[in-house]
Formats: sequence, structure tokens, C-alpha cells
Amino acid sequence: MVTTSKKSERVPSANLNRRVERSRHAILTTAFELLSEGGVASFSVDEVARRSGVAKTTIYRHWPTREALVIDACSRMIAEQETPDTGSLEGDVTAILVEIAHLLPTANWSFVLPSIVDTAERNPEFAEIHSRIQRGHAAPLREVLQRAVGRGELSAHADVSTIVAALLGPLFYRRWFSREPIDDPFVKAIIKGVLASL
Amino acid sequence: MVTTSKKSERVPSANLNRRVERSRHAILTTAFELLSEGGVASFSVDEVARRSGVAKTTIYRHWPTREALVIDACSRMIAEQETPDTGSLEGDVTAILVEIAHLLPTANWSFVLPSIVDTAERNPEFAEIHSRIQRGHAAPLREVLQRAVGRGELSAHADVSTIVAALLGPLFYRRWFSREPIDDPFVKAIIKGVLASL
DNA sequence: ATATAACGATACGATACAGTATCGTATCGT
DNA sequence: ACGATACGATACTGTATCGTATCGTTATAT
Repeated sequence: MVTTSKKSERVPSANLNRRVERSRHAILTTAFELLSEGGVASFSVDEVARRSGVAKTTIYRHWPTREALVIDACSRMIAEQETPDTGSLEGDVTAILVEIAHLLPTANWSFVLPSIVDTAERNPEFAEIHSRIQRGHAAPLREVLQRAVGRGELSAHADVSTIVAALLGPLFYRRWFSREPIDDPFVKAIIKGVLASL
Repeated sequence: MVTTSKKSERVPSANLNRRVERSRHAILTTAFELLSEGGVASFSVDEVARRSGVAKTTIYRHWPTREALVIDACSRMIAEQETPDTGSLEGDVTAILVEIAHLLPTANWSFVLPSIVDTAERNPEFAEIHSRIQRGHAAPLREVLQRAVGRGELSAHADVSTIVAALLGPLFYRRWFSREPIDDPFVKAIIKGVLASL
């Protein structure tokens, strides 16, 4: 996105303007907020302009279409999660799932994700974003599982994808489908069940 | 919805008109189709009128608002599923999950459900519909689990809700989140894992 | 055969939204 | 200080939608 040029001395601003940065930030922040509240469907450029105080003209100076802005805002919603290293598979998995269980009812992205999933059902661009978000969620689990294989704690034949689904699936199910609370006993029961059957 | 009156002889039509029935059916069929294609957000009464050939005026004679029509159409999307009785818990659970695994990538409701989930996140009426759909999905599982408890095949202390989440969660996860195929080996692996840890 | 109810066609008002155009002003880098 | 650039305000076009109003036509039950 950053303009690169061979003759960097005549470029108006090698590092972006402060004003531009301010505008973009204000717009994106409001876009986040709006997405969290109403999802992708009810997102409108006019409303972003109203709330952010930035003129609609300026928004269209930075993003060519509404679609582009929504996609940009969604892309920055990917939850970066740290990968724990407790030494044991059970410890790692527990740390990850407890963290997710804590985020699921509160984090902003958990309110927007259904909207993205829905849109992704018919829109390839959103399918791509969704895929990236998804990989982000599963990445720490995949890593600790691979490590467990390396330590010999887990069979090299174990199907990591299946285990991830068995661990994350029930939590996601409770958040968006059965809408039951995701408390500690539940998380522990899921972990115990999955690890016991390996 | 059916009009009941004490003086049934003076009522214009005790059993509804054929015309009314035809109109309602044409409208609902088109509404289904439209929902399957674009979800709740992109659903419009004008489009239903265009496709069904039924005048918009007529649609509003039967449903007071767009909202009411969408809700009615969604309500009829609940998948009725039969409860198997193979004699063993594993047999019953397998029958149910294989059936769901087969429906998930194909059934109409699977394309609309994300949209309903998303809408339910902010709209109580849709939350209610979603809840009914959800109970419908889980009902057969709950029943065979209860039966297993009755037979002594399953401890009376077993947490049925947790087991349902452990079984359905991974399948739903693959359909809408990781978007991986839900093949027979996967389903079997999930069932084996859950039942083994009881 | 006829009255009643349902229907179709069309037009309408109100609102929301995407995206563009214009023009004057404020801010930035130098 | 000054020129380039970004910004704000406003207005505008075009479209989509909801929901209503009107009125003539058709199907229905009896």
C-alpha cells in the first residue's frame, strides 16, 4: 500500500501525512465500532461519516467503495493470540481454550464473526478473510499439538485437524448455536474427553 | 391463525380459500428460495413479488411487514429429523451424526442458518427462532442419550448438554468455520472420541 | 347468478444509501 | 512563506426499498 519510488526525493511524502493518518484512523475506528454493533449488512458509509466526524468525501478518498472499507476493517479484526508453552500438552491446550472461552462472550470479533461467516457463504472476498481469521484462531492449537508430537506425547499419526475441530467446535457451538454459557467445568470436560481418547 | 367463530354459518369461509392458499404458498416458496440465496439481509418484498408473480399488494395483505414474512419463512425451515432406535447408544448417535453430516453441505437451511445466527445476535425475535431451530437439531441426540441413561448404558450423572456440544460442535465447526469436508472418517472419529471418554 | 372477498397493476411518498461533483478552507512539508 | 495536498460542507444523481393508496378485474362460495 505504501508508495515506493526510485526518486524518493521528489515524492510528496515518503512517510504518510499526519492528517491522512488521523483521518484513516478515525474512519477505521468508527468502522470497527459500527461493525461490532450491526454486522456487515447494516454497515453504511454515511453512518461512518456521521459518527467519525470525517466527511464522506474523505472516506471515498481513501477507500474506493464501501466494500473495500468493510473488508479492510474486518481484516484488522483478526485476534492475535499467544501460544503458551507449559511443557505438557494438557497444560497448553487448557491455557488456549480457557483464553478463548473467556474471549468468546466478550471480544468484539465474536459479535462480528457470524456476519462474516454469513457473507462468506456467498462472497469469495469475505471467504478469504474468514479463512484468515479462522487460521488465526486455530494456529496456537495446531502449534502445541505439533510440539506434543515432537515430544512423543502425541502419536505422529494423530489427525491434528480433527483434534482442533473436537476442541474448538464445542466452544464455538455454545457461543453461536446453543447459546449456553461456556464455563470452566465445560471447557475442562471437553479437554478431558478429547485428550483421554488419544 | 385460523378464524374460529361461534356462528360458523355466517362466516365467509370456515376453511380458507383456495386462492388464499395458492398465494400464500407461492409467496412462501419464493421467500424460501430468496432466503437460501441471499440470507436475511438481502431479502426484499419487492423481489419476492417479482419472482413469485404475486403482487406486492397481496403479500402485504397476508403479512403486515417484511419482518413478519421473513420470520414466517425462517420458522418453516426447521429441519424435522427422525430419532433412530438401533438398540445401542453408539448405533443411535452414529445414525444421527451421519445424517447431519450428509445434510450440512447440502440442505437449504445450512445456507440460511449463518444469516439467522447473525441476526439473532441483535434481534430477540430471531433469537427465538434460532433457539427453536437449535432445539430441533439437538432433540434426537438428547433423546437417544436419555434412552441410554434409562438402559444404564450411560451414567445418570452424565451431562447431556456437554455431550451434545461435543458431538455436534465439531461438525458445525467444520461446516461454517474451518470449512473442511465432513466425511465419514471424521464423524466416526468424533463419535469414537466422545463415547470412549464416558 | 351474484355478492363478496381476494387479487393485480400501478403509482406514490418517504427514506436510506452509494458514489460523484464542486468549491472553499485548513494543514502539511519544505 | 508558500505551494501542494488533504479536508469539510453541501448538493446532487441514481437506485433500492418499505409500506400505502387506488381502482379495476377475477375467482370463489353459495
